[in-house]
Amino acid sequence: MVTAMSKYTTGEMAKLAGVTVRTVQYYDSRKILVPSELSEGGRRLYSEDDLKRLKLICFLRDIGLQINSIGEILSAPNMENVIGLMLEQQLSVVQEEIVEKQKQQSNIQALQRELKTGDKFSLQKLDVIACKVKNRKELNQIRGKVLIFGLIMEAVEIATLTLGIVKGIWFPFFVAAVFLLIFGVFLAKYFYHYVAYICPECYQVFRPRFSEFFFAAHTATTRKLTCKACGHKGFCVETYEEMGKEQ
Amino acid sequence: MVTAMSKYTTGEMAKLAGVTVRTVQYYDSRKILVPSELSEGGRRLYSEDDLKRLKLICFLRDIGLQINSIGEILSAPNMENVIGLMLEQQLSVVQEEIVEKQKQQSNIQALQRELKTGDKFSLQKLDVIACKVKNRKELNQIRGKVLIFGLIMEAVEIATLTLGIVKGIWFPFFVAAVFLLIFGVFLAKYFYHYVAYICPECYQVFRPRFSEFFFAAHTATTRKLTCKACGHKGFCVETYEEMGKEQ
DNA sequence: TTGCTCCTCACGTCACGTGAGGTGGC
DNA sequence: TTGCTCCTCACGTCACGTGAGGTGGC
Repeated sequence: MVTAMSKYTTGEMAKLAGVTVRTVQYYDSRKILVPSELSEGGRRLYSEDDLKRLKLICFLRDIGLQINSIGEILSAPNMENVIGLMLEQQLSVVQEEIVEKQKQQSNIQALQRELKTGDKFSLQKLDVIACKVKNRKELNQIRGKVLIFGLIMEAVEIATLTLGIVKGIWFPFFVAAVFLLIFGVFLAKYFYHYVAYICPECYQVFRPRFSEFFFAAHTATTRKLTCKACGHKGFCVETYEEMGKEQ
Repeated sequence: MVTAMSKYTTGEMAKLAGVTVRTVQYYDSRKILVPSELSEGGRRLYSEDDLKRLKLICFLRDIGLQINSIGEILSAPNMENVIGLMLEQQLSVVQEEIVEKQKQQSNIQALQRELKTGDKFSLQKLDVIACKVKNRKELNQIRGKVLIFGLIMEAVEIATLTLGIVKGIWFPFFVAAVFLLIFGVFLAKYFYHYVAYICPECYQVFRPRFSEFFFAAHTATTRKLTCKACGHKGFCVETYEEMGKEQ
């Protein structure tokens, strides 16, 4: 238990803390782990306390703190506040990093899915896919909003229709029908404002006329349109692109 | 739609892609975005395609790829394999980073909790806490194992006891009792092998004699022991420390 | 004496940021 | 002419890694 005044060399310290010799030397140069003694030959000699300090430094480093911060913590007189603040700050930094990494992850996975579907491959296609993946979130948001309003319209229509059938009161249904038709056009205009389409032939991004857009056959993610660049008519992939921010 | 042969300057490119001028220049020096033209004065002039390329570079950068990898992707002839492999690799890199960051997060939070409980603060205490936090996982694993075996023992005891009460067959109960007593000691020995205790007075980490450990009063995380360093008797905090790996 | 460890420069990493000092283009 | 932008060095960042060339300690 009572370890005598045995001194550790740089290599021993490194091994015991699971770091490299260079790291131990570096912490000396950064003044956060100065050896408590030097041999006549100029070699670093560390005490038991130094080893503890090194392990503490490694722990603080492993939670992501910078050398400067670690130095402040180790030398601060009123430590409670210092370390408290630093941990709070570091926590939010790490949490932001987690969110960022998760975004990266989902972007990579989306890109992988997109790459699997296509057959022929080119830089142009990669470009388009990247654009699609990047704007996926915004597009889904807009789609979500439109869907909600669409469902509300459905509900109103069903309710007034039911009223007509059950009670024979048809007046609300016709008023609603007219109202919803107008509202539907507005909703489509809103959606139109935020989307553009990618031609499956030439990969050009284009925006159809509103009338073509409004009456075109469509699926959840595509719409049957005529490409403005190559003239090809077919199902074009929907993508997010706010009007007036084309670049 | 048909943008004429308008050329972008470095600053325009930067603004349109949301990066700094320096970044655009840097991508030129790294040969991944060489301007398609130079003015007589030696200024970089970029085309529409160059802008697309820059945006693609930014996207690939944002999913965490390095400049070298981006360069390979942009110049590789058989791109499908190259990009596929890179994405796969990058995905696992990112996922590892997420796990690492999550560990950091939970370590910071555990450290925050520990710091709140104590009153007096010192480097020594921080050291001990750090050690505790670091070994929390291992300690919980050991505790979990011991708990499971403990529950099995409980179940056997209850079953044989029930058998005794209901059917009057007491033989299994006594056999089990003897067996479980022996097994219990082994279990305690196993647990003893992996834990040490921290004195609340002097923060020394010590290991009591097995007999004291075995019969001592204890809670989920502490045990009433006599400190080997300062002689203080009280509830000491349990920590993970495999026997023979004290350093 | 022979390995092994340790020492100090000093440069490399990575994706830029930040001046310095000079110029192009409206 | 005056701002504004752009140019090229060249050094700084961050926590070390990686030799080079020399030495201490068993």
